[in-house]
Amino acid sequence: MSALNDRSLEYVAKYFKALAEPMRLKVLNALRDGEKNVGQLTEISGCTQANVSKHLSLLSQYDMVKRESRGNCVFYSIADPSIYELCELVCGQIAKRMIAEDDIKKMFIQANALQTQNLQLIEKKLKAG
Amino acid sequence: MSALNDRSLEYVAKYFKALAEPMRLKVLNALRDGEKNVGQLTEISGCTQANVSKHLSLLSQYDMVKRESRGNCVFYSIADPSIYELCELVCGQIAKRMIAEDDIKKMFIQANALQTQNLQLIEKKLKAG
DNA sequence: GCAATATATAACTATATAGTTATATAGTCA
DNA sequence: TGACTATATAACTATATAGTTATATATTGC
Repeated sequence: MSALNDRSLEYVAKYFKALAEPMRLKVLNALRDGEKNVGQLTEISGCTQANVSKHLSLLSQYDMVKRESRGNCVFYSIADPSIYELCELVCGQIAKRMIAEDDIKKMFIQANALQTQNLQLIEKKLKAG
Repeated sequence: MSALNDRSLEYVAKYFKALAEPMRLKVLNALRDGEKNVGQLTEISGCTQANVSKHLSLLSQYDMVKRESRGNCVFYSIADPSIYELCELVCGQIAKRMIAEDDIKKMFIQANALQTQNLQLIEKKLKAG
């Protein structure tokens, strides 16, 4: 494997790494429905403004978001439609599906617990009867 | 944004993180043309056997590779055709060319398709877990 | 210019993990 | 059984970075 190839792999890996942080996904997710300024993203993300700025700086570095300062604020938006597609999918579909599956899972756990209790009741009755 | 949603983002981020290391991409790349045992992957990757094992363990944990021990050796292969697609793209097309923004864009489009298929895996895991 | 607001950055801490060496575990064959 | 080979794991170091607080740097309006 050539050095150039290794360099390529490093490049690609870094790109993936940009998407490998929950907070950055959260920011990208928040930008799905249009541009937002840093203050808004800070509020949405629930962490400090400094942290959001750092993440935005990184995303900007990889041309994943577009930076535009208007007046006193800086607005960020999804820069690349394919990033947007990815964001749509990862932060939208998967999140929704995960939630759905999670709910089903919880349902089964509840049903399980219920059955356990029923078994205990039956046991009790058998012992009593 | 709800706690449940945060959990989803964390899950997705972890998935990306698995693909965010050059050495793991190298291993996946090496598996493009069929299964290989740990010794072979060690030689190809150029790092220690212990390190390769650790990376394989992680990839296996995310169902990206399949583990099969035959005799004295353990053979790994791409577990998920969508991972294979990604591997094809990321480690094949992109690595062959000089990196251009276009390639990265294509990568994300493919990653998009990959994630759709991965939903099935996530579903499986949640049901199993 | 000065105060107020919004964003970026510097410096630091804490944590995660890639990589290492040494060792344990498991399978093969004599 | 014991020697040999292949893989996994434990323990450790070094490094990268997420997050913090404090501060710097715009930009607006007075």
